[in-house]
Amino acid sequence: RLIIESKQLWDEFDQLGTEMIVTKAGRTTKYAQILATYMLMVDFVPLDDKRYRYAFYSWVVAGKADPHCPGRVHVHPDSPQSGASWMKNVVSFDKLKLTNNLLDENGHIILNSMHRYQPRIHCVYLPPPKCEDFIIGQTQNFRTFIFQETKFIAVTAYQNHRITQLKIASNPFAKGFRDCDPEDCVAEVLSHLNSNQRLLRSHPRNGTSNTNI
Amino acid sequence: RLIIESKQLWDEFDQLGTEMIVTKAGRTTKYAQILATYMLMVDFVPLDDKRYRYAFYSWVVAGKADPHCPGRVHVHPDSPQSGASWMKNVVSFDKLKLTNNLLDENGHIILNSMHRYQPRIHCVYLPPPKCEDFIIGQTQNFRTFIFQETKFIAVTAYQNHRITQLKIASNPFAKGFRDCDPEDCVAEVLSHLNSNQRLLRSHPRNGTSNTNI
DNA sequence: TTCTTGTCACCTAGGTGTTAATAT
DNA sequence: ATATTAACACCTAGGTGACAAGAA
Repeated sequence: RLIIESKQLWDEFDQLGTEMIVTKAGRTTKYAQILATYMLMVDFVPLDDKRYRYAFYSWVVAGKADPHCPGRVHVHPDSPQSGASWMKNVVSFDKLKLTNNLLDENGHIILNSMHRYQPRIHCVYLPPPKCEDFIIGQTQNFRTFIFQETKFIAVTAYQNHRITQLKIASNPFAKGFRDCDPEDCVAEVLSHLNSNQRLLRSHPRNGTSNTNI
Repeated sequence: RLIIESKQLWDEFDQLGTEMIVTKAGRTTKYAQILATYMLMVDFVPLDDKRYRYAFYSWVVAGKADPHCPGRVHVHPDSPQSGASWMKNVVSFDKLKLTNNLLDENGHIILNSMHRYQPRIHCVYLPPPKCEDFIIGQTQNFRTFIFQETKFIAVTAYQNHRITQLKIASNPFAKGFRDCDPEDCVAEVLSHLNSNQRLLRSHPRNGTSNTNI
């Protein structure tokens, strides 16, 4: 069983139309889950065959999709691991990086900017080292999880200003951009408390306040 | 084949009598090697059955050793990995932490302060997943490497002031303690250049100047 | 006395959006 | 025009020895 972390926050982004930055060097995203099996991977599938552009404050189709790179798979670096170990902590894919560099040699996920993608999480059961499983090779038990609210458009710079604001509000590394004038500060803190409580209610085990998305 | 990284630096420490800090939370050390096989581990064996103290500027025996904890093994987090992958980079054990907390539950290496230890590196060949190897269980090929110059005394605070100075000079995280008065600065830089060249000569692939030991 | 602990300022390392410059 | 890049200030996260206080 798989549960998404910070579903409310994902939903907020999703309602605005989530965007994910891609760079030549590779930028990180962060998903977090709990699960009950042996090996975890993520990949990204195109949501449609279209190319988009942001005009007049909304995303509009701008022609057919560019050719997609063969999809790479990101294996969670803690794999393989026992189900108990996976369950012990909130699993985070914070080593996963997205790039628009078609020639990337760092093993990052290659995406086309201005195209829509759906992340998928694959849970692979690795059989114990008994002969038949390896030789016959039929014991590979997959299971794929898709959280619809994690779909996004790859961009090289944010287009929707409200997405930018939500990132700044929810990502601790962007704390430097939260404007906290002596006047607004109290209101700021209060609204943060609110959103934090919302997150905590949905996932009580996470003690820290902010999530990287 | 295994080669030690920054042998000259290790030798300098060794001549002074290397000390390694242990804390309740765990402190890191850093070894670095090249090798040619599949899985890497480190452990620490007591060098003798004695307890030491630092008096009159030297280490003297101060009785019989305290009882040693059963030795834990630190498995390199990149394990298992192909020989080619290991060879590609300088291997660094910078996740290894030493602690004097007998009740440690973080998987750190437990050592007794004021006791002498010798680190050992074990290279384990993992057979391909064919039945007989696993079932008969006879294919485990070990190979152990010991670098005599990496032996040390575990301490909770440095005793030999020259060890402290060498740490400050060679560990980038301690750069804040390098005194660089406008006057001494040039001499400082020059002496660093010297030692760096010494390191580089012994290991030309390492481009950065300082090593964590 | 001797050894250990906890806190601190000072670093490294790297993740953020911003911004101006550049590419297409 | 539109999309991308590269340098930047500002953060998080965590590794250093110094130092004072505490423990044995």
